[in-house]
Amino acid sequence: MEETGFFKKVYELARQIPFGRVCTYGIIAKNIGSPQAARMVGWAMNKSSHEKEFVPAHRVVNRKGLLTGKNHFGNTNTMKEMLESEGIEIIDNQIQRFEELLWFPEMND
DNA sequence: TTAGTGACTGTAG
DNA sequence: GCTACAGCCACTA
Repeated sequence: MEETGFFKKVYELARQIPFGRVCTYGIIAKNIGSPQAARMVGWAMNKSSHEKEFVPAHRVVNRKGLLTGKNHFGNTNTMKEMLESEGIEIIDNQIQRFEELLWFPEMND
């Protein structure tokens, strides 16, 4: 099964997220061209585990910086562990200094 | 084919 | 600050 244009763009953007940085579903969706389709970004992240290439889905959170997708990593602690291993501090499922760690595709870095 | 659902977000009250 | 509604695209039954 091949990715549609939408999913493909989501994956490409997600893979551009630098180490130790995070992004939101809305930002990704907006860069794709459908800011209101942020739900699909989450869906794409879910499917990303099916992808052969690694997709840093753990670096994608909702606009509040909450790890809303942790349940889809198998273990609810996996997402947090991965982020912490990148130097990101998390308290109560929320990323600390979220605004500082937030990365935008337009930064391209 | 149709209907329901989903890791969300912005706007309005 | 909160709740409620609509919109977006793809997938599954």
